[in-house]
Amino acid sequence: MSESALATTHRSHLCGALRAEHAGTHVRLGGWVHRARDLGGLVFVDLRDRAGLVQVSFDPSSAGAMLAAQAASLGAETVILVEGVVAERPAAMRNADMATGSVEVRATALRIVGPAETPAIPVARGKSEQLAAEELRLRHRHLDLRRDELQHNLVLRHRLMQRTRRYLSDAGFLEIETPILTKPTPEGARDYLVPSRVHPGEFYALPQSPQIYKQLLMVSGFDRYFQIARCFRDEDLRADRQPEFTQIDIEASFGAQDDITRLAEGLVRALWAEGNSTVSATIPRMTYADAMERYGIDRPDLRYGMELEDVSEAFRGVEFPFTSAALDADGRVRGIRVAGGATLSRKQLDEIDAIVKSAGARGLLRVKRVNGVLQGAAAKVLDDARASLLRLADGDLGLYLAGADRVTGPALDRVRQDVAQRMGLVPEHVNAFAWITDFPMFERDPQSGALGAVHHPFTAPHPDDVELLDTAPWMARAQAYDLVLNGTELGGGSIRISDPAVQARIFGLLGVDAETARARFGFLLEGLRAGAPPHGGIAFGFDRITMLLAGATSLRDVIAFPKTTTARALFEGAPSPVPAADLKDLHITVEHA
RNA sequence: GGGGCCGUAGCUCAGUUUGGUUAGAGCACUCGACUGUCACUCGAGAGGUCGCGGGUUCGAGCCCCGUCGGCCCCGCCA
Repeated sequence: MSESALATTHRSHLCGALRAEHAGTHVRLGGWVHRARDLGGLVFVDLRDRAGLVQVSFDPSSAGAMLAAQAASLGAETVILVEGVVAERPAAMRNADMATGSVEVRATALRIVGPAETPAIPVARGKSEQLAAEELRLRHRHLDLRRDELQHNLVLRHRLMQRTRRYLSDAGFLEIETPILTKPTPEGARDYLVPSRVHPGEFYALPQSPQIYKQLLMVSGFDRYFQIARCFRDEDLRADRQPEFTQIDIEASFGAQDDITRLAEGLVRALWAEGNSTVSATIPRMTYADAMERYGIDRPDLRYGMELEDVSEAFRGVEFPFTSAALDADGRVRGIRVAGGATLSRKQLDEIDAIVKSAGARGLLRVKRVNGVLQGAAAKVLDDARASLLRLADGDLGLYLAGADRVTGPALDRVRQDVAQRMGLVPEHVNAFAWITDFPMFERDPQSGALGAVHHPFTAPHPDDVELLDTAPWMARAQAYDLVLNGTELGGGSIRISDPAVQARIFGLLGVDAETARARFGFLLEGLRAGAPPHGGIAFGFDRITMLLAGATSLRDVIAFPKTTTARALFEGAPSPVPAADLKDLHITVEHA
């Protein structure tokens, strides 16, 4: 953006954009008083706008005593208009910590246009001062957003959004909006519901994703679609989960998995370039089965090794309470080998144990080799031959869990991540991307045994596994894929079912009878029957990508007006009760607990 | 639905272990001094429903019960 394009009636330049080259220029600035320093004659004001800070000096001998006195009385966060001349500072008075530190503006005029109360939370913060409590930052969001960090995050968000549009548009994708008022789908997450005034007792739902709409756009021949789509899920929140969030939603026709992943990779490269970060030349692929076996989870952190090892054979046939029951029940004993881990203290191991228990597994079996001698509860029951199966070198620590993979895998993933942190194995500035492919079609409910869709019910089965749908559907793989970075899922997608007969069969396996399928997804089925091209797509979590590239630790820091962990908006005060008359119009009565 | 941490001045915190005089500090704020600061400096002042309610006690910021709010995690998030 050119300098002059930002010039307006009230200003000629941006504060934070002034440099030595502007010396001698007469400027008019508008901004917020960041800090003022009154030296008892000479007054300095750090003036802030979107571009940053610049020092404005008020010298009574040149600007007049009145003007200096007025400047001295300015409160923080007051909005002022300043006229003056940019002057290069003498060498001794430069401030290397400021982008504008080689110049200052010598004021000739000052107008207070936006008087401000003393801010409820500080915007200008001392170098060692803590941030205000997050509750207050959310309540006074307009002030918090003035801070440099959040300004940068939202600027980055904007750039990533525009880069997404440019990349996809250049690749022939059409940006098409889909409805916000949609049909409730009792599948998956809880919907946010919106009552209909004109249809008593009926409700819209806010979309959890534009999934069905984008498939219908393929049916309609739009070929390549994208949308930076707002999605809504009424589930409990986390630091990386908000009730309304934004995803980059993509769908394309006449392509296979490789076409989608190639396009998605291109987008990711563009976004990471925009965020001044890097993507390796190729993104490795790993099957779901491989990921689960080697890392216990479908989003492995590949920045370091320490893969899971199956040591069941060391314990098979040994009477040992920790492992016997699990092995008898067709479970396994798996764990990680921590090179040099024998130095971890009892306290540290107890902390790791607490992580394991919070992940739903029983405690860890700890074995270490010190001076050639195996130590730990298992040492007594393992002879040399068995002990050698653990492959522990001197100074190594083995951490093991016994039980069903479903439980031990995710727990060992947590252990692996925690230990990697403790042992300093996580390299900085490394982006370990990976595609995880060949997800299973279904997962079985551990209690009822009923099948549920792993991705969603429109996901196409792997061509090699279609037969399995009749014989052992829980073994069937899907044409589904996730993109993972450093243990975080960035996005996922699939090739969709384009044959209505296959779709009907999948609904059958999921226990959705024909009538229910028609009631819930009739408009999709009707679309498929009208002639659907082979199609598939992917969706990326845009907030999460922005968070990662911004180096933020919470989604709240890359969203202008986020919700709290109880889905409240503290700034505007939503949700809130509504007048009885409004409820009556909506045919709603509220039960009070 | 469950677990953990937190709540004291406008903001950040100390004080809670072991209940006891008038609850402190830094920043911000108000007033005063200061002409090259840039987290300006110096002096003075004002500022408190110790989240809220109840209980125990001669006495509660501190102990007990409940409740509200925020954060983190499990469940949940096709």
